[in-house]
Amino acid sequence: MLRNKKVPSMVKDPQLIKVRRAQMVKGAVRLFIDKGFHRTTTREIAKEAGFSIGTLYEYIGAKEDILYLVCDDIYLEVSKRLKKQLSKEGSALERLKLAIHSYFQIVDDMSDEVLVMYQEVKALPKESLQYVLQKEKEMASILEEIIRECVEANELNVKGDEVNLLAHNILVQGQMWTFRRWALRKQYTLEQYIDWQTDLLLKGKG
Amino acid sequence: MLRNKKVPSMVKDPQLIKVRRAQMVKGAVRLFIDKGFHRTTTREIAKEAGFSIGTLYEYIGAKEDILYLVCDDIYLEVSKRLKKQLSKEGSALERLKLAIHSYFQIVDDMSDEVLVMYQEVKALPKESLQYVLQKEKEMASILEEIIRECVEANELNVKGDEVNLLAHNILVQGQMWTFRRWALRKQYTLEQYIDWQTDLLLKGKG
Amino acid sequence: MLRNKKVPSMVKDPQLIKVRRAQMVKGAVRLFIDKGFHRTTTREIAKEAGFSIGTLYEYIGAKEDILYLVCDDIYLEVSKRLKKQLSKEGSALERLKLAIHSYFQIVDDMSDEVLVMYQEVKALPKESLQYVLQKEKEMASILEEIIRECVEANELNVKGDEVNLLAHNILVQGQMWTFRRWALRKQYTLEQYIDWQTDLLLKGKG
Amino acid sequence: MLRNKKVPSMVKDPQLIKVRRAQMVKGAVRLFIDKGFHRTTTREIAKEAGFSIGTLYEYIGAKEDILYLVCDDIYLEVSKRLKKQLSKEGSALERLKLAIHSYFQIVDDMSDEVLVMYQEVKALPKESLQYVLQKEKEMASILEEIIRECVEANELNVKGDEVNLLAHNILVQGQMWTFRRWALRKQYTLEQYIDWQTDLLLKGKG
DNA sequence: TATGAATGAGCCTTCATTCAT
DNA sequence: AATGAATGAAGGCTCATTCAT
Repeated sequence: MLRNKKVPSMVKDPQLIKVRRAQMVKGAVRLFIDKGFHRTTTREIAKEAGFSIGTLYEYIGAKEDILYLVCDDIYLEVSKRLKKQLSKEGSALERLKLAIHSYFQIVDDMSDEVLVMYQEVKALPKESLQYVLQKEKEMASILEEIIRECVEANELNVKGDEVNLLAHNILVQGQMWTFRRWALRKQYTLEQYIDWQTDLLLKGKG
Repeated sequence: MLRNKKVPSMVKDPQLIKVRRAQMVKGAVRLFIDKGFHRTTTREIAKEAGFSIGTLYEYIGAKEDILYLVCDDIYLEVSKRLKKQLSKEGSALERLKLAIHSYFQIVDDMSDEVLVMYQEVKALPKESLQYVLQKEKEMASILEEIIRECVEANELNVKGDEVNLLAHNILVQGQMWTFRRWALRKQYTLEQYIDWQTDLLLKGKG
Repeated sequence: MLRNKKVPSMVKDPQLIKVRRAQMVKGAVRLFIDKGFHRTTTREIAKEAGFSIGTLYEYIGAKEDILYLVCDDIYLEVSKRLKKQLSKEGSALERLKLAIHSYFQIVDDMSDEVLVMYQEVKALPKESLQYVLQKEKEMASILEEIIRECVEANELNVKGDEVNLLAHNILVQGQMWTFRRWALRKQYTLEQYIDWQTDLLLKGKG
Repeated sequence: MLRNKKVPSMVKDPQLIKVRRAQMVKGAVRLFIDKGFHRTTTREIAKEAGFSIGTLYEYIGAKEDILYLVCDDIYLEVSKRLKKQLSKEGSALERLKLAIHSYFQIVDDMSDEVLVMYQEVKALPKESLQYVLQKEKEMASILEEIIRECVEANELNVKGDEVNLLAHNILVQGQMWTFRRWALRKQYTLEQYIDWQTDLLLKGKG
């Protein structure tokens, strides 16, 4: 399985690297939300992170590494939160509904971050892009597994090769809540949106 | 209703403006597909379009205008094609299914263009963005109307305020076919994808 | 035979390229004499040449190209001058002596330029270096030919494979006048230096 | 007479200074040979020397000091070796020939070092340059003295003020073997080169 | 109208040097 | 004495935009 991409650093202390990169990512996300990756300068990121441009480059090899770090971080956060919310109890279908609900809530909560990620990934160099897509596949797998459990428990009627598709639909509809917010938030609350999409996704499949 | 944004030009002859901008957009799309908006230079666009950088700036005010023109053009093309395909005959539900089918096919056919547009709109200056979002709303309206006809004909069971949501879902799932092609095209043909999504969108709503 | 390296330019008019590059080289030589290649910035060169940094990069691809242009120019000037001075009359030996005399005088006259060239060539990228060494070989050939004529005329006693070595010695002793000027100019006039070296080079070979 | 330049150090123990600087010089020479002074970073030198960048700056005041130390070291090595080879026996002329032979052999053996030195001295700050030129003068003196002995012994016919010039010629022709190696080594062995140059230098002067 | 040379602000990145530990 | 993280001035280069022809 594809592991994380190794971002080069001149600094040896791994703990320090972790701390500084966290500062960096935090600052970068704020800026990327505002102006996008390309319009944000490395100096701005350094300043926002609270250190000098020289220090910034002690912890990365190139500007694109920051974008990778940001994407990586957001995925990590999303899946960490999602895994924490996943229930071990209840019927498979109940667990799937909960997963959807949790995922949509997380996406709503991290709206800016998720939006940034989906808008900027394409700026990643090819190799990094692979790593990030891998994360997306892992997210899908989490849902696929629960869906498969529903199928096995006869709670959902989805053909084998469509499990994957359903998982993607869930993910996309979650993201849709962020990148269509200009249209959706005016008319629906998150809860309404969740209910409706859940219905749509699962009703016909009972 | 929001009309088109006025892109400044030093040239008077409207016919000439049209011709030159068409060349420009054609060249720009090819380049944006390849390298994205930010990595494409105005010089490259001029060259690809077949004229000089000086001439380019006779027909636009700034680089961003090109992006606007490109987005505008793609929307125009998509809706032109879609409208051409819309049927006046058959039941409302049949017409909706056809609309979905047509839309998905158009999106598949214009895959690169659609992808570019969704990835780059955010680079538009706020004002232009409004104009482009307006186009998206118009696209939605087309679908909404047909959906409403289905509801009126009792062929579909969707509550009033959910019509809009359903329309957005259709649009997003069409786009999904482009920006998730790395995952989807490996497993499904376009027809399979259309069938499945149509089912999902409409089955539970019968 | 190795032709000149092609230095890239965004400008089309070849005449203009010639003019601008001449300005560039002139300014660069002055600066390189003063501070060497590495300590001279592209901005300084542009300023000295009388145009902006942007314009500078319309006529070259990278800073190293300027160094190449400078070396190329100096060689061209030296060999142009030398060829102009070469006599067609007199005995072969007289013509060789004249050639030596001319070469030393040219080197003295272009002292700064020659010094810069020999101190900075090593900063050239490998490929460019080949082109410049080629020029040096051409300089040597000019002398070799005259030496060979001396041998054929029985005016000089040099074995076949040593013709080349003698030519190199002449070149190096000419350059020595520049890079050892801190020691030589204090004690000898150019004429004295020429006489003595000529004697040394040719006396034992009569 | 000009003594050695004082390179500043924060460390007191002179023995330790000696050791560290030796490590430093050794590493630096290797790197300078490869990439030249300007393209070599202080960090690289520290690493190659086996200690940290902080430690490096405990033993020098600035990067240029390293270059000075390197040049100084190379001169020291060359003259140490040369002095060791000088004979006290035989005729003056024999001793001169031996000196030339030895010098050329040393230069051949330390080819890289000598080349680096002559290519980089100009990067030294003015003051340091003086110290290094002084070393070159001392090298010349060694030869001058032997030449003078030849003259006194009537084994060589050189006018008083030309002794110095002859010494310089010897030195330059030795160096020529390094900085023209691209041309010379293809055609001559070191021994051939020595024989030929010795002949040239001394034949006409017998 | 069309051209393309000129401009310079601004970007990413490097690296000599410092200093707290 | 030794370390190495932090600094920021400075460098090479790009590219959107202008304007004289």
